Amino acid sequence: MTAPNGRTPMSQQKSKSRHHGSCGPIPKAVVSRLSLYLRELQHLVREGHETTSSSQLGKVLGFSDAQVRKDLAYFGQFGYPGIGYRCAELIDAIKRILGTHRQWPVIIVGVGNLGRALLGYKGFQQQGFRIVAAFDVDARKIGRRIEGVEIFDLARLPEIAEQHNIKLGIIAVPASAAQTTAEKMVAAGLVGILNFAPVTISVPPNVSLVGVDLAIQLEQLTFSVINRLAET
Amino acid sequence: MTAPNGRTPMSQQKSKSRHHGSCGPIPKAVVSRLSLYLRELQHLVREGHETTSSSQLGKVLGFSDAQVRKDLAYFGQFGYPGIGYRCAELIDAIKRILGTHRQWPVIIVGVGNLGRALLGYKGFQQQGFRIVAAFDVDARKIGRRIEGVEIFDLARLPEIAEQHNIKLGIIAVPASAAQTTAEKMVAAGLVGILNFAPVTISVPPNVSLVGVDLAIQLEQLTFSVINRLAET
DNA sequence: TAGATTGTTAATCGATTAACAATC
DNA sequence: TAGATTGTTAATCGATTAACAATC
Repeated sequence: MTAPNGRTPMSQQKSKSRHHGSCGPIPKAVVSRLSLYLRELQHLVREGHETTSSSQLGKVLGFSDAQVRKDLAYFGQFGYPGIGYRCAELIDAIKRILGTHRQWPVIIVGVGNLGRALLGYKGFQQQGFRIVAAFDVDARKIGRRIEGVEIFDLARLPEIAEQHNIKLGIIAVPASAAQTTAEKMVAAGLVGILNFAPVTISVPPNVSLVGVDLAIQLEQLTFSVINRLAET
Repeated sequence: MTAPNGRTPMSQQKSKSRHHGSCGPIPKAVVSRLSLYLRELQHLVREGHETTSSSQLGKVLGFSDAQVRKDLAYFGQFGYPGIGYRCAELIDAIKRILGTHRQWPVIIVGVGNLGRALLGYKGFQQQGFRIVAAFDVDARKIGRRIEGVEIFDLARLPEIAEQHNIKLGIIAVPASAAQTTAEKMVAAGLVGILNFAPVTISVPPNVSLVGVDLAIQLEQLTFSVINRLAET
């Protein structure tokens, strides 16, 4: 809780009065780097580091030191001139910014290959997420438990979502069912959806959507590979 | 093979002589949108559309029509003024650009929860990827087959990679093993790595790396959700 | 003190958008 | 022809980088 010199970061009064340095909405790219900083900071702590610097973080992640400082400055003053950043303190700050300092209950719809893998994925818990229920339409799966998580009939989504005050949901159904699944999630009061189905879905403007298409990631790789070969 | 009017796109001579309109390297963001265009075009074809337009593609995907045209113009002239783009033709062109018009053999290292799901993921095959071998260090898994793919001892990676002329590999091992896995892949001649381990890994400059961190995707969602609530 | 490193400003760079002649 | 839509240029917008006074 105490900084290296026994005080709080820089001019604390100022830091607290203004919520963040720049105005306007935070660029999406900044937020995605924030998650990378967090992950790297947690790694550094496991390796025994007490403090780090913008140049160290930048070097590992492939960003410039200026960019690291600028990104963090959107949200406040977290560093100590001449010293750097205190890892534990910055982890705490970034978690607060991302909203993962508290635990989020999450539900998942679709218990196929991918859904099962996500149910068992340890990384979610480690970052503050807990899958509290799974849903499917296949009668043979309903009632079973996987990784300690019960599989419910999709029809019970509204009921269970309300019961646990669920805000976040993961779509792991086939592409053909993704849009209707999203609509059911929205109807059940969810406001954030992580979509693994390889299809574009649309949600109301008050709902956040993040899409992850695994095949697209491989496509990005092939493009980069063939163009690298072409250069040399 | 023939365009709507029986001819090839616009001034074909020009289109063929210059490889792409703008100079310098292609922005990464453009390439990732290219994959989204491809996915949407394939969807449109399944729905029976023959042609589409930059404004239709843009509307569905949330981009401006100008951006769609600009992105495509990096690589050549694919459209017909007054008509739009012929879906089948544009699909073909984008696949060629991304390098997925031919099939890529892929290997995967790590047959845990996530690795097994990826082995069974149909989306890879559909986009031109084929997982030809899996690797693990767990003796109980070695020799087994999952989804028709044999699991080999990781020690045999160089041998099998050479045999199948493998360029692409997927890392699905725990974070602690990711860096050494990457190094073994590079030593085995792979030049593109898709990393699902939640850790930053480093590879030589002649190797391409794409990282997917599932927990980070959820973090992006929580940020967006809490800041949306804050606005209103 | 000298050395290290921050937060922040101004300058640079790149990406998106608007507009429009050319085309079908 | 009139309407639709492209490819491309110029203008706008936003994001990254370089530089540096302030700080420890």
